[in-house]
Amino acid sequence: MDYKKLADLLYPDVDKTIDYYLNKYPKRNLPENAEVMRIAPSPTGYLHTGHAYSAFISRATTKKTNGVFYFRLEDTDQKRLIPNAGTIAYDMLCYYDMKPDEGYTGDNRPQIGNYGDYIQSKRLDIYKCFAKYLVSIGRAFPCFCEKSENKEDILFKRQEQIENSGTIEDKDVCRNLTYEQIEQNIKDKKPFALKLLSCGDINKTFKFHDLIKGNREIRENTKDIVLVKSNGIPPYSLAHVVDDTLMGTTIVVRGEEWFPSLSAHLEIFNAFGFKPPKYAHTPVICKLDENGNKRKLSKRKDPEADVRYFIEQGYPVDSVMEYLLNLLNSDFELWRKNNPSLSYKDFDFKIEKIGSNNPMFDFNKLNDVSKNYISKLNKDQVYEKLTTWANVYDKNFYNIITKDGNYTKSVLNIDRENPKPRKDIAKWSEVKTKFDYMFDLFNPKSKKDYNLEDVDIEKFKEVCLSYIKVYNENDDKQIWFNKIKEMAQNLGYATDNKLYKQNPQNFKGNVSDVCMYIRIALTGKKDSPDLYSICQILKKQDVIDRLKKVEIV
RNA sequence: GGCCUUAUGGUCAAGAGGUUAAGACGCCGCCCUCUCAAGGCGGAAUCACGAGUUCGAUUCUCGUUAAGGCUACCA
Repeated sequence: MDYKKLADLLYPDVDKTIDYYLNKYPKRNLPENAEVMRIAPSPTGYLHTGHAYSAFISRATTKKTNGVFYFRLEDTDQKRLIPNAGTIAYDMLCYYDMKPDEGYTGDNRPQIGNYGDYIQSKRLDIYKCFAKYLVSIGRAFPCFCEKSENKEDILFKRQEQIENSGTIEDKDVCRNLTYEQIEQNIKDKKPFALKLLSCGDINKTFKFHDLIKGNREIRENTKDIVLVKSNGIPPYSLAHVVDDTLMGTTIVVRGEEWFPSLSAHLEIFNAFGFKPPKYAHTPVICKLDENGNKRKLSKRKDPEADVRYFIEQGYPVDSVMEYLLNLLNSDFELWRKNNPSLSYKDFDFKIEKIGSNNPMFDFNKLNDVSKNYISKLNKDQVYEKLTTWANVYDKNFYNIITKDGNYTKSVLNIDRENPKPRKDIAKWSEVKTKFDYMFDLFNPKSKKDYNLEDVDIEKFKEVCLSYIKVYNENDDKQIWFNKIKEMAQNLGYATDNKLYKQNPQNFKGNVSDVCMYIRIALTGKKDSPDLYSICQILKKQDVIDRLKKVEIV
């Protein structure tokens, strides 16, 4: 077969050679060990937590090596496009402090860099040229078979084939078409998909080094995979090879689910005579499903699969990134312990330290990481971050807390800015329910507005009403507590924990019960931060009013 | 069905041919204490199973099992 003639038959309007493009995008001028990496999501949904996970690897590695981190939009699946998804993905990346140096920046926004276009659907001429080249060297052929319309059909046919023959035939029937047959099909205007003419031997293997998985032995590819779909758009395989070559990618970070198709991709690189990039196949973040099985985080079922979920919930950026870093490099935890005040960005991230099994998403751990992070912030930082969040996600609360910023800060500063700060906030959405009583959100109308479970109502009222008489907002903490003890004693409560424990029947209760009654009157809850601080922040009249109000129960 | 990958407590995991098998989250208990949170101290809980190699295997090899992935003109 005259492959050059075939190439011209299939792609008569391609006038450029691959050398034209190879020369158009010369090698980048970068330091010797600099890595060029990319995030290349397809705009078929919103940015996945797994994307953030792998983006982190690329962002950290390129920063460390003074390389380039770029964004390429892989919009070759026209059927599944979701409007605006690319823009949101880019914005999310920036939000999480992983702004790319180069590439796509959103729909209708200018692209950055000299290796574009960074949107695959705008590179169709380039792909066509490379496809033509493969035909011209006899490594690709047209397939005129009718394509299966949906996944169910494909699965059904495959099942049928397995049952009939026991194997799936890799070599495509159309690879045996003669030039004349092809010519006739073209004349008949039959659409075709271009397929790789695989030269692999199923019994041969080759050695391969993956940055995460280490040394592997891989079977040669034998599949005549599709290089260009019948609509003229290449699927991932060809686009990956062409783009990452032209854009100078040195390390490809992608999920482990790509590992089985690696040998096919390498065969394409090989057919072109291109040097493939290094690969890092990452584990996939999973969760436990209803049946107790591990499964991939799913966009449809799991809210935490969408990075926007964490924003809506009010998890700080640093919390989420630190959590992901925990999954990525297990020695991060020790580093964090030894460097409590540094940013996670100062950690020396290493690709080789990534574990090779699929981690489960653990909210407990995320919350812990986040509580630690928030506990180290000062009141101004907390205020700033909280109000920024509330401004978008809880406008009503925003209006309340910004009415008097200093007041809000004093609330947020209870047990903060000290060596052993409170760690009770994991996300901003919790502040409202935890501190409602400090923000006019606690207005008891009846008994049920207080948490009075297992509480003796008579004692409760007695304590609160007597406390009105002794409360003085000018008392310091010691005097304040002494007065409570004194009152407790007068009312028949114990003021010594040990004495009380020895003979509880001799007392109405302990001084802790007295404090609990006051706490319930002021906050409605049995649990709260330091009562004295709360009294200090509430105005005197407010304290008195709340104590008086217990009459309603 | 075929192929690929993985297997250390509930979760994240360190680890090495000989260890009392780190650490973190979570859980439980105690201390502190006006409650909670924090802090301090302590506890329960792990090498998937079966062979082989070896003086010795959780670690190496081979099987088995389980889970995940791929097997699309999706990425």
